[in-house]
Amino acid sequence: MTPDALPLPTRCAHCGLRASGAFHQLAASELGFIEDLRSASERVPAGHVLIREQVDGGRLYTLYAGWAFRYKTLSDGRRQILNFLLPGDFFGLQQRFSEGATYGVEALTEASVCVFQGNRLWELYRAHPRLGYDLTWLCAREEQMLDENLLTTGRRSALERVAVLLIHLFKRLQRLGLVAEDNSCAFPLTQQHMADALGLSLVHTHRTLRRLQALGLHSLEDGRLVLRNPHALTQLADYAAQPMEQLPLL
Amino acid sequence: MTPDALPLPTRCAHCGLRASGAFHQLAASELGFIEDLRSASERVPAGHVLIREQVDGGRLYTLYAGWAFRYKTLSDGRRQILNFLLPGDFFGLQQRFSEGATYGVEALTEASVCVFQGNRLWELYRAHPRLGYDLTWLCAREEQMLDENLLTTGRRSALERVAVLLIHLFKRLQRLGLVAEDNSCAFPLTQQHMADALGLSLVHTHRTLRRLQALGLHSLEDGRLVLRNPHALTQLADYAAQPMEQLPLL
DNA sequence: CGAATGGTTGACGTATGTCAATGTATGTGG
DNA sequence: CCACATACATTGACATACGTCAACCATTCG
Repeated sequence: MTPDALPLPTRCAHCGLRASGAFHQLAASELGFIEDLRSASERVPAGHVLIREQVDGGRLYTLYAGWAFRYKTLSDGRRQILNFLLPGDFFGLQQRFSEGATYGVEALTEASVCVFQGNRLWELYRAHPRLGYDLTWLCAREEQMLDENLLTTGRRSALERVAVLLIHLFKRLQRLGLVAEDNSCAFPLTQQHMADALGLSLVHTHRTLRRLQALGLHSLEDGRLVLRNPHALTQLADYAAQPMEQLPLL
Repeated sequence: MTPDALPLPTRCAHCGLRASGAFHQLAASELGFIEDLRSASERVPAGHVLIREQVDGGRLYTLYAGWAFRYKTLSDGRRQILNFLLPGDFFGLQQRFSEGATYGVEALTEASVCVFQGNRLWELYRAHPRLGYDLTWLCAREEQMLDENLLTTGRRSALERVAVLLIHLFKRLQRLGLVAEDNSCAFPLTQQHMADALGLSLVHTHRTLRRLQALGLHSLEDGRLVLRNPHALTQLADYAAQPMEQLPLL
């Protein structure tokens, strides 16, 4: 069941992600610093917990390949998925600024990550202000996504919520060049993941998904998502697309 | 109806906020840079819109006195308040990294702000890495708050939501030294603000508020909030308090 | 073969939303 | 000083979107 091998991190100068063209170019000295900052690269199976809530590893990560998600749980087990992580996404920063991780991170699919030494973060700002600037950018960007998710769970109907989720992930994959010619993309989320991300119950998520499908707006089978009518979907969700610019990458 | 005057920004070296002890100390050179970066200070009435959705002013702000909030709206008028801003909070950063503000900011009470030149942001990172580091910290901190709000709107019941809102604002005010001996603090939100922040309807927010009050957990009258039983409230909300450390301040 | 995982469906309960009216301050212009 | 408007809190009656419970099915895997 592994037709294509999971991409693994290489030396930063030959980084496969950077080669995709979706990210900013960096100077050689900056690349060198990043490579030196990187303490390891890891390959983890689906379901693996990279950051455990309450526990502070202090490590920083860039997701290199695969999918993951950030989440929080209440003491009785209710779970909220905060956002999904795609290749190039940076995480672990918040724990540097507080004691104990305030959220968990779990691999959604088999995934590979670059691991950085969190205790040298300050050195990064001093030695390479450009990278510090990029980090802030990434942080602000993630905050934008959270703003959108908050609007979604707080004010959108179930139908709108599901629509937003589909479009948003689709757009993000598109930016990474991971959408095929026929408007299809990989989609490894279970309905439980969607429910936890949208603040809905599993059953209602399922029904809403089928309702959307019946409207001919998308199809979702065999782990692949196809947007049959992106425009109508965007309209229904009242979704504001973000420009497709290059992003920073650590 | 203005018994006490609204504090106004002064020269950074004599900043009243910094004098409160709630924030990090900075070196003289850093203070000088900030003062130079500041293009103005403004005083605005309650209800004034500091950042309008979709419109990009490109300016950066620190709230100096009073309350404000960030929000997003859907095209049919539904509004979600993303988070509340208290003195010392920095905002406007996200618009530097995207075209057009993706959220609005409105003054909740009469307020005063420091305004900074957004186009010199990169210079800040180069000349004063420490300030860049602080900015990232502030950004990560706000993201933590959004994570919490997302958990709240996504997975907490109405009673829990209201409880979290009260505790959280109380704790933040406490950090700023704005809570009186008798566990009371200013509380200028209308029920509509609370509803929009919590993803509830106005009517249900009102009923939930009264239910909490009937349980003897708080009282709320004449613009002041009193926590009658902080412990029980925290328990009910399943709220994880953040440590009371000093924060960065730009 | 049985266990586990994820999807599907129906019946039913309820937390929350909607509508609409009333009350109470506070402000304002004549 | 009155007439009126506005903002916000309050309350009751009623509607519904969504949650819960409990099955059953399909696929995969050991």
